[in-house]
Amino acid sequence: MVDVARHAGVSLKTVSRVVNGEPTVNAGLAERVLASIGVLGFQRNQLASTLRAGRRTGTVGLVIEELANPFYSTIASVAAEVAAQHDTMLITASSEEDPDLERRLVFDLCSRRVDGLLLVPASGDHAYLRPEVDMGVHVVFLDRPGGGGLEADTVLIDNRGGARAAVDALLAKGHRRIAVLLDSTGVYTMRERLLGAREAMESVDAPLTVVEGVANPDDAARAVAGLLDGPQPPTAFFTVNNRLTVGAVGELWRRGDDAELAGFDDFELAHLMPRPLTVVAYDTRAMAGRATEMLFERVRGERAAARTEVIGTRLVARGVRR
Amino acid sequence: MVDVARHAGVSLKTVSRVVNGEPTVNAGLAERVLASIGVLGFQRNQLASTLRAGRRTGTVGLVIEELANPFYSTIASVAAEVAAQHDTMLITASSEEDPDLERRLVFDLCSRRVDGLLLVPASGDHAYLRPEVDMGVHVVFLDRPGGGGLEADTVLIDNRGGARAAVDALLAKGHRRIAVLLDSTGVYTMRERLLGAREAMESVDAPLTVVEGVANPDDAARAVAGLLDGPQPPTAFFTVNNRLTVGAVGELWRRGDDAELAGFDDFELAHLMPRPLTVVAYDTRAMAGRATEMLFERVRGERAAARTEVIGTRLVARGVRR
DNA sequence: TTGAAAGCGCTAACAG
DNA sequence: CTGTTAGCGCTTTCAA
Repeated sequence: MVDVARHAGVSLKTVSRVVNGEPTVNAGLAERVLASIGVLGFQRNQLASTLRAGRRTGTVGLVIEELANPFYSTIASVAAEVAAQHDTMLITASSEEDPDLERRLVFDLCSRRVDGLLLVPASGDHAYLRPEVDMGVHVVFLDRPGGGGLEADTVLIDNRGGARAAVDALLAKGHRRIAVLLDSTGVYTMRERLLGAREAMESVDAPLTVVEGVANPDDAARAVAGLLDGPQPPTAFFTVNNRLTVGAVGELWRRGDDAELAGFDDFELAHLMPRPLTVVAYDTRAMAGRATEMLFERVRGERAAARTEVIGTRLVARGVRR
Repeated sequence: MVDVARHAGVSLKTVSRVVNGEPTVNAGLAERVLASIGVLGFQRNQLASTLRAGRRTGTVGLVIEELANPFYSTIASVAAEVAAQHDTMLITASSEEDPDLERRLVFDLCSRRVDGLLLVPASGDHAYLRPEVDMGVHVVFLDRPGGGGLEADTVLIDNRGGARAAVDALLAKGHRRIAVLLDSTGVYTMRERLLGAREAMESVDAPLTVVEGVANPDDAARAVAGLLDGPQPPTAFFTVNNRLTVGAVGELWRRGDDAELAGFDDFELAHLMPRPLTVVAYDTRAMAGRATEMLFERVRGERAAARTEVIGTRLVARGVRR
């Protein structure tokens, strides 16, 4: 800016005014400044401007499990889109489900002075965020509630209700031997979905076969195979996420078994799966959109008590029928 | 830092040394400083530190078409992962295929003083980047070459070779009435793929039916239907990206038509598609990984002439067989 | 409307 | 090993 000022024969401050589009600048001077900027190839350093002004950096951080996962990339996409509407850019970071890494990423983002943080919690305790929040960083939790007594806006999926509805639908079709496949109950969403399935079964007083530790599609295929080859095979399956659903579809299709299948999460090519299934669908974009909007409301100064919003689910028939 | 210094009874510079882990600090003093930092909840402002030191900001920008697309989210995921290995964070921005928006995003990222830029070009002319490059911002092009005479490292897919191989495979099976479905030839990758298909057909001196303007799966389904219902229906189709492939699969399956199908791009559930197909697969992660590594080589000072690397493709049989 | 001076939070250079 | 001073690039006083 000093160079531009010298080149244009004005003061530093005038250059600053022009660059920031302040109206109180003589048109002639402004033109000279603009010309000098063009000649010298000056570009304003936005980092420096936020320093002195103590104002927003125009960045928000998003901490998710893993960007390659379509669920999270949808969230990131919406967050970036909404952020762009507020003239801010999105820094994404993957926590890989590691609470310690999450913490480090959050600190790093804060040291870069993000205006806000969108967090899909990997850890159960967010007390460590207290100082940052007190320093003015706004936080919104997404998909899972934050823990550790930190009050913050939160947007969740109706995991329990969705799972209950799915299993209710299986029950309504007369199934009584139902098996649920899940990874671990260590994750909030999975715990809720299992609870929902349990609630449905309890309402008809039927037992639920629960297979834990099913971590990926192959595991799911093996679990389905094991159950079908065992005594009293289930007549219906409920898978708690789309990766397990895909594994179950593959195995059921391979065997030509017509057990009923319902799964949490819709997925892109569900309609082309080689057998019928039912999925619990929800609007990921709406969830991410609301969360990001809430974040910017806070950034703009909203002071209301922490709010929690829940996004509903619906059952959808998928797979090809012949 | 001033507050911490006062609280610990040391100078500002000593606090700076402790915070930056410089070894030349008395252990006792360092401890006192650390204690004060804990008490006051001090957190270093990384933005301010890069200002004075004039050094790297530890951020790189990624400009892609649209983060929600699995292809791009894979790229973003790898870029973020590699960046993390270099202690830097990734800012992602979507250009929505708009050259003007791309330009604005690039300028914005530069004004945030990113150390480097990973670009999937939306525009054909990147001469506007010249001043930024001269100012020290490193640029690597990804998936598509940059235009406008800007020499920069580039990583591409072997689009032409992959398409030629796919169509060659159709020809080898005896097909001579082959139709190719594509969106527009305005995009480099699509142009190359069409060229590859043409090359294959020319080698046997057979004509190629080309349907342009097929923008989405539904378009692809309609195009397939139209061709099959027309005179001299094709016995094989080549779709130039996975969205069109999916549309074609759906329509062929719906009709029970056993025309041969080959498509560019593998996709996640291709193995569960309800009919056989062949896809041109390639390693997106490798492409993004190499591009990001090249970027950091530049950031670290590599000065060699601009390099172009091409990632190979392979044909893979997909879909369920019965 | 314009400009001079101070200062944002930090680090480099140089003393001590 | 520790501290002082200047200054990164910009914006905010406040005076002209």
